[in-house]
Amino acid sequence: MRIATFNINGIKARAQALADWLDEAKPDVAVLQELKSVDEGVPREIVEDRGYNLETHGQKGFNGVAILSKFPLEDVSRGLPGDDSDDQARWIEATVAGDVAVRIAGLYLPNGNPAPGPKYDYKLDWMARMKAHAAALLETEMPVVLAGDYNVIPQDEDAARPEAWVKDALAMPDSRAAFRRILHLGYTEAFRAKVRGPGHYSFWDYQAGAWDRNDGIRIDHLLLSPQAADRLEAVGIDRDVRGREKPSDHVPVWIDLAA
DNA sequence: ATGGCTATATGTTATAGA
Repeated sequence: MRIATFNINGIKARAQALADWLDEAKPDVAVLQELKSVDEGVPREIVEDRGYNLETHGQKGFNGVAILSKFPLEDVSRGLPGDDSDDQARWIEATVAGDVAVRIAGLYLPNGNPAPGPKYDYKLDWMARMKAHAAALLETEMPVVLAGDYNVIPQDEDAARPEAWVKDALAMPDSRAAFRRILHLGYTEAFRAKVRGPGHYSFWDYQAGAWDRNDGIRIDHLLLSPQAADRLEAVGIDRDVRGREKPSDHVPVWIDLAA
């Protein structure tokens, strides 16, 4: 089963790019972030015409997440538990009923800039809530995949110019520590289970020729419960997507799990 | 970098992103 995560930065603006990527990458399951659309504005036919089931959790203007699957989607839930006052659309979760049932969450973790400040506080609070929920998911003993835009550069090797991110919420020590706390529950970061070394990125800024200079960062991740990690066969980053017409600033990251 | 670009809604400017 191939599972991908893709921050598409506007599903309406990216309808053609999404269609082209689905046609060639053919993921079984994908989670999308930054729909920047309410549910009613999502061009569902792009996805459904290709044989996918689709569940969305949209929001006006920004945020918005979705999960699409060639297998049935069951027990769908929207929103990260733990704070009823949080109405930002950053979490969607469903059970993918394939050969093996997998619980998959699609997440869009807050950016947190400027740091310090209220947005950074929101990021760290959100990550603490995510940790609590991630722990609860482990107790199900299902294969669990937490996939999305984490807005965390885990290590300096995950940035082309780590010195540029020292005071940024994506790489601040507290952000990295909160990310590690989730890993320490028993999750495996899929990409680093398979690939070592620098030079692997999932985001390049639109500004300042970042793509042309390969000035990227790796912030889109898939975290696997032990039951999922034991099935991990392959990982990849669809880097070439960034060089196409009217691209998102992120590219898809994917894993293959054994059936 | 004092944000160089992009998408959206609040729309001929502001907000958010990272």
